[in-house]
Amino acid sequence: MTVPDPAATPASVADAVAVQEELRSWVDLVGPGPAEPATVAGLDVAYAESGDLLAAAVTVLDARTLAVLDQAVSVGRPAFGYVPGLFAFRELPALLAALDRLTSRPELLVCDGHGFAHPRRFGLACHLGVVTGLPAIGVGKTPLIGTWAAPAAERGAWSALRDGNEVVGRVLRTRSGVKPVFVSVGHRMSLDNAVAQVLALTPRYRLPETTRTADRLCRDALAAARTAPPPERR
DNA sequence: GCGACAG
DNA sequence: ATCTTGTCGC
Repeated sequence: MTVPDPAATPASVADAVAVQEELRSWVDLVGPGPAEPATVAGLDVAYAESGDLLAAAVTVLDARTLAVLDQAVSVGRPAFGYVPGLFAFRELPALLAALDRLTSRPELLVCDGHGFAHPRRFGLACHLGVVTGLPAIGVGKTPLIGTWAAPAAERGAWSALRDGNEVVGRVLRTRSGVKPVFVSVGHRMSLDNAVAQVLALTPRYRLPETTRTADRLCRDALAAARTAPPPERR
């Protein structure tokens, strides 16, 4: 009764911060998580330029062949303003709705954004992990917090992402000579395993195949939604 | 006080 | 995130 609904949308920035402070204790940062998951899900969201419409997508891939086995989308409106550090509240409702529409249960969630590498150690990947109870990792394209040394140029090279003296994630080179990505633990995963899974999902491109397939799906869903708007409700 | 700031 | 043209390179 005293635990807030982890999927509810806060009424203010202060409330949102309080929710994160409370939910962070539910995060499992040890894992180690599945070494060879059968299925891995990618989650992403696309926004209309107007900023009042979004489409969330989840794709479930065969972890071995990287073929898409299942997918689902959800169109809606951003649930919260864009505030760095409170990003999860914006996309969470739509992403959860899409997850509910899957016909399968993925063994790992790969989120487009950070997990533990967050000001309060509770980024989107942690939030999704705690709410779903599934192992989750965060893969960000740009940093939110932390300092790091440039990893070597070869694919697989990495360096620690630190916030002060604390290691909050890794800066990982997924393609030789290409800008690295920022990997951090979301839930029920070790950092080592998170990096291993990301490398397994990036045989050719900088971003995980999971993110790429989800990105295409939500973009297509958004385009379709703009062409045929959902019925008015009131 | 001044920047920085996932998507 | 999204808006945008050409351009360098495998």
